[in-house]
Formats: sequence, C-alpha cells, structure tokens
Amino acid sequence: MTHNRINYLERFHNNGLRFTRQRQTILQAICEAGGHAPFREIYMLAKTLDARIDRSTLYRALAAFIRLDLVNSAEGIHGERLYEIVREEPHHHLVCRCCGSEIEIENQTVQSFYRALQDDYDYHVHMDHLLVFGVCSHCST
Amino acid sequence: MTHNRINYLERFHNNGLRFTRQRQTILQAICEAGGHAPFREIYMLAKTLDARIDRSTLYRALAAFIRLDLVNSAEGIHGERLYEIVREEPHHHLVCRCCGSEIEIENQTVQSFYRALQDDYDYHVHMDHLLVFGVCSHCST
DNA sequence: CTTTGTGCAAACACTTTGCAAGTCC
DNA sequence: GGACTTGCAAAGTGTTTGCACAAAG
Repeated sequence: MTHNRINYLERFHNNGLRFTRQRQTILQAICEAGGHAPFREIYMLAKTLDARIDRSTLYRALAAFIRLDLVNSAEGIHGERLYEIVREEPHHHLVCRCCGSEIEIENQTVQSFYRALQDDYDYHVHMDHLLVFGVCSHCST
Repeated sequence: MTHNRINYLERFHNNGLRFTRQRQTILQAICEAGGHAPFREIYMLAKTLDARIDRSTLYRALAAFIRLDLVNSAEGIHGERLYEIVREEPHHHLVCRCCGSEIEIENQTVQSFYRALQDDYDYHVHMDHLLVFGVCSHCST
C-alpha cells in the first residue's frame, strides 16, 4: 500500500513499529474519507471495513501515524480535531463559516505570507496545513 | 467595569442578559489571565476570587460572553480552546512550537495576506485572531 | 520467543443539561 | 412577580490507560 509515493511499510519498520492489518484498514479509511476527517468519521469508516476495530486502537493508530508523519491534524471550523493524510506539498484551505465549503489556496499566496513573517520576525513558520476562516463569495451575496 | 472602552453593563442589558457578580468575577479572571487562557486557568483564577463559582457557571458565562462578542476563542498549540477578551483591533500571534512563546504579528502583515486572498478568491476573511505556528529565532539556533 | 499491537473494560477529563433555589430589575 | 442565573448533581462525550491475549518480526 503506497500513497503519495511513500512506502508505508518501510516507514513503520524503520521506527520499530508494525504495519498491522488494523493500521492498514485505518489508513484506508482515512483515504476514503477524502480531505480532512474527524475521529468519529474515520471510526465509522474503519468499522465498515473491519467491525471489530476498537476506538482505542484507532486513537493509538492515529498517534502512531502522526509520530511517523503519515498523518497530521488540523482544527476544524468549531475546534474539532481533523486528521488527514500528509501530502508532499503543504496545502491550505479557505473555509466558509457560513456554508462550510472549502477552497484550496494556492500555496504561493501562503508562502509569500510566511516569507514576510520570516523576514519581519525571524520566525521559521512550520504549518503544513493552514485553515483560514471567512465567508465565501457565494454566501456573501 | 469597562475594558477597551466597551460598556459591559450596557451590552448585557441590551441583550436581555444580566451582569451578575459571578460574570464580573469571571471577566476579571480572564483579564488577570492576560492574553489567552484555557478554561482550566480561568476557572482556577475565578475560584480564587470567589470560591463558590461552579464549572457550569463558568461555561455558561463564557458562552454568554462569546454571544455578546466580549470574548472570543482561539485554538492553542495543541488544540485546546483558549478564551480571551475581544480587543478592538484584530490581532495575531506567532506561536513557537518549541518553547511556546508568542509574538504578536503586525496587523498590517496579516491584512495584506487577507487582501491577497480576497483578491484571488473573492473570499471575505473573518478571523480576528490568527495563530501561526512555527519555530522562533531563539529556538532555531 | 521477544516485542509490539489489539480488544475489552474501566478510568479520566471535558462539557452539557435539568432542576430547585436564588438573584436581578 | 417574572425572567434570568446559579450551584449542585447527573448525564453525555471524547480520550486515555491497564491488562491479558494475539499477532508480527
């Protein structure tokens, strides 16, 4: 199983972890969930793939994935934690507070903002998934 | 009690709410907490001012303050919800993932980023408190 | 066969809710 | 008095942990 040209199995073994059936199932569930998914959704999807998976297994798996940088977490519109497969390129979204829709932001726009912060404050920004909340053109008319 | 030139009492009464002793105590606690504070910290501070204040009162008061736009909430470095007194100017912070320190970002820098998003995506950004995570100059050396 | 992971149950932390008594106007 | 609030207790939710058994290397 390979996503984003990453060899998952190797990544686990290099860190003394095991790529078990359950963890494969969970990764598949996250993929099926598309972009970002909250715990609840991943759990339900994983359950349909393997009814015996336990909540605690899922929590522990997510923690492992994050440790391995296979998954990262972002904050949703109401502070819920969302999990997503790490992509090679950092990416960013505009999220509409009104309808919940999301638009992906051109990375360049964000990068120039980060560069300004780096220049002005000598701060090395490390966010591979920025969420900016606002109101989309559709809702503001 | 007036902060930021806002007349709190009036704001409550205009919305059919009451500015009770407990709510005054809680607002004072948030102020004493300085910038952003998590529930736990506000609760402890409020307890020192009035030992009989209950958790549920605090939750309900915070919800009321947010409804009245006296307080807003942001996400901390590990997803905890932080509460803070609303300021007149939107403001933004760089938060160091390493040492947890915070620097306030010049609002102009952020505004030009927002303007770029507005121009490119016709998105009206509405965030009065952006947190950008990274590594500060001190930690990166 | 040693180490790591799983499922179950229990514990823990965080937040919300119902209600009787109290407070504010 | 009438509407809003409080404190308490109880219930919901979300997350973590201990442990015996199972699986992986």
